[in-house]
Amino acid sequence: MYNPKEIEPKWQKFWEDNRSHEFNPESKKKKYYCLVMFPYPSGRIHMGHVRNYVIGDVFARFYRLNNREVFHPIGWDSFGLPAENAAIKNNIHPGHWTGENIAHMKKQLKLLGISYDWSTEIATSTPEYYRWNQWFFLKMLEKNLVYKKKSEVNWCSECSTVLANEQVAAGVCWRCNTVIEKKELEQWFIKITDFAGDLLAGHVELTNNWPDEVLAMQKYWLGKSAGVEIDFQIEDSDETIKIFTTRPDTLFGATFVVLAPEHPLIKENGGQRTADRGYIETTKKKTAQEKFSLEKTGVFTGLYAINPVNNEKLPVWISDYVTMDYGTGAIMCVPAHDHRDFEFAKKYNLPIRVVIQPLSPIPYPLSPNSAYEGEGIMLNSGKYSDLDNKTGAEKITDELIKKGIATRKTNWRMKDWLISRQRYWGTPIPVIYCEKCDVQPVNYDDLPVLLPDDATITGSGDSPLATYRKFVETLCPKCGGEARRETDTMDTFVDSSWYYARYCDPDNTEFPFDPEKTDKLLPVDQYIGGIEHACMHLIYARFWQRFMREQGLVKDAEPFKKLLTQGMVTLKGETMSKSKGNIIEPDELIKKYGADTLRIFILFAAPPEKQLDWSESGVEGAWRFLNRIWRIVERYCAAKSGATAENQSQDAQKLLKITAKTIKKVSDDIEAEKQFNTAIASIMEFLNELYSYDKIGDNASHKAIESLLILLYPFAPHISAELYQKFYDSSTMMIKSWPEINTDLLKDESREIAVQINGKLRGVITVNSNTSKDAVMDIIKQDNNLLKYLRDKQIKKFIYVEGKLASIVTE
RNA sequence: GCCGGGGUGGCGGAACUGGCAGACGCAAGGGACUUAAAAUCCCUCGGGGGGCAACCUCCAUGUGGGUUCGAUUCCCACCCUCGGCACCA
Repeated sequence: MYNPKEIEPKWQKFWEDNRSHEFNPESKKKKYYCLVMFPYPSGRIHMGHVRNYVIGDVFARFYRLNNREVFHPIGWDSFGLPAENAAIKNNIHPGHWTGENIAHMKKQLKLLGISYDWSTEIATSTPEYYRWNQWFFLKMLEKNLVYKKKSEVNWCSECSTVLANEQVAAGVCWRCNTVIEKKELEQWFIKITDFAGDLLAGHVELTNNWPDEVLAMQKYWLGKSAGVEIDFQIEDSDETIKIFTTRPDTLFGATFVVLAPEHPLIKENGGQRTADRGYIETTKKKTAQEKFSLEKTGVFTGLYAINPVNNEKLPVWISDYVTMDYGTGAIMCVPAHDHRDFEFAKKYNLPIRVVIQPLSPIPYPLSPNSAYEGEGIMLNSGKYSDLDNKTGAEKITDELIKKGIATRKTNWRMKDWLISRQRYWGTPIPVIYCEKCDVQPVNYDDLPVLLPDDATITGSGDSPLATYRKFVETLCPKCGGEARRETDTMDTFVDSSWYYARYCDPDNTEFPFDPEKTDKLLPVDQYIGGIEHACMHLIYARFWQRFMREQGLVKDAEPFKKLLTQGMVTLKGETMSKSKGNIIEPDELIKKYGADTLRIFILFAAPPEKQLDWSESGVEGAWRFLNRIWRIVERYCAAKSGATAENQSQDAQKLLKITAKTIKKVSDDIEAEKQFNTAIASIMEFLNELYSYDKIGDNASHKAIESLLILLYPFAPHISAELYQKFYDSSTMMIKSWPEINTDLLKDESREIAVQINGKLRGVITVNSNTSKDAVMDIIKQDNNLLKYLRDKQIKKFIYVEGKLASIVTE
């Protein structure tokens, strides 16, 4: 009887006692670093985690059997807001809450039988870890990659902290969906924009190894945009407005100019001019969400700008559809060829002038009812008329540059990473403010700046640390005078930006890690995690890796060679989350069926990248499958002593062939296709073959069952290990390597050929694989069933695809 | 609106490079074993029509066209759906 309750704890203990899954740095084998995105210790493991970690474990166990030294670490992304909120609510320390959660989740993880190397476990909320966040911060400060700036930032009142640009989606907080407010605050930023071009360039290396979807999202996020900055003179003034455009070819179609409400020209002149203070005031109050859902509004300033190509007077407007934080905060508006300008021009009755003629349809109306944004031939453009717009754009740009009023410019959509957080449960930012010496970095020797255990956390207002005098009051590292500490903490995405490197050397007290160790382990060969991190964690980590490379700490630019983004596990279409209270935990299923059944079930239900809506129908099938495996092995063990060694019979040959084919299919599915559902399906087919094999116990079935158990091992390791032991009547762990494929057996000497006549399938014939085209025709002609379609007909065409199909076309 | 992924039986999903659509599993129905149940084993299972029957035949991969001896797969147009982005000039 298959009893997972007995065998699963047995093998989990065996692996732990024997340290079976610890990475051996002395090994001569090629390394394989398999990494899953480490969990936030929210309290419970849910099915999304299970899917993620089981996928990782398939790779880890597969490559271990394929002669690779596998590194498969795990840890905890343990700083963050939920711990702090729980702490406030229950009046306990966030560290306490986090610690309990880790303990519980660890227990749950272990029940799944994932082959982690627990010897390198890390938790980011420990000083041993976060001191290196501080260390990196100081290194970046030295390189001017970290700076403090007063600017308008995203504020979430619910989380009571600022957020990075990446953490605001559609104007609401990524975590709690609260509408984001704008606040003017002085905050710390990391200059990731310095690396924008390099991050985009890295896509070449990642293509085919990362999902296209993720690369597309990142590309959009980076948002490269090459254009021109052009100076427009203000009429009757020495002042100029610098505008940014990607379409200099449409300059002759410009009919007005729009400035962002925060544009400096407005700030300076706003008092006297028509520039409506009221308008600026009301736009300031709009939330990000209101801004993008509302109709465009604007106000005329009374100013005119001179179009440098034709000296036309263009009215200057203010509107909040132009933002100060992109380009120059000023645009030239060509309503005929930009849908936003078009909308604005229609509303305020501004002229629309067509200057690009599409190639089709011709003719294009001179007062169109929508903007044409495509390519075409220029018109109404002075001496540039009749040029194609690309050539025209070049010529106009060159001429303006020659005049000294334009420069080529590449803008990026991505902004610098705002890392300050007004919260407690995070890494303290290691700087000190001194009245005399201004901002001073903490000395490296004084790291870590410890997060005090006994600060009061209220969750309202400013940074909790600010009210804690023992923390705030300190001495200036430069002059020794009285000074105060920075009380903001770091975004927790800092923690996860380099953890994959810390795993390689988790106990290092001198450096974040020893490059000698990371050189042997990095880059990560296979990374597995949710797609929701496409534009946050996966960009930050790629940036961090580049910084570490500049510091000489790592060799490669890209941290994650291959990425698999597993689909979400949802419940009735909704993501599982603690706040929604719709979390399905694995515990009950494990209790009832065992971890192996759960593993098979979750892998078999859908291909890994696809969203999986949770339903338990099908668990029984996985359970039946493992029971059938159990019984066939028992049947084999009972029969083997009496069986003949002969394996020349047709049935035996057939079984050996199927064995070879299944090994190939499962290997390809894991390695190349990453399709575990079909891998399991082919193991099921293989098992069905074994059930219909009537000489169980002979040599062929010996080979088949041995292979079956190893093929099953990455998916359902406990039962495989147990049965393998029974199979060899041994007392030790026996599965050591993946089965070899006998390639001779993959070749078929006879093939089934589909016969199509006039495009319809009319029959199937069996031929030898080396049968010639003519011989195939002869066979068809001898087949009465097929002949009836050919009688009295002229054969016009005959196509033979070797080993697959014959197609006949008649008159 | 823009970018990306999808649309195949009652359900989850298969299908190499354009070559027998529906693998594998779930659910369902029928049968065997059993005093009975569970478990197990066997059979049927996209739809319509025909035949006593082994079978024959037509339709079918979101819709409409096209290319081809042959299209779930390629091309064009459209519909629906999921995910990402939020006026990026």
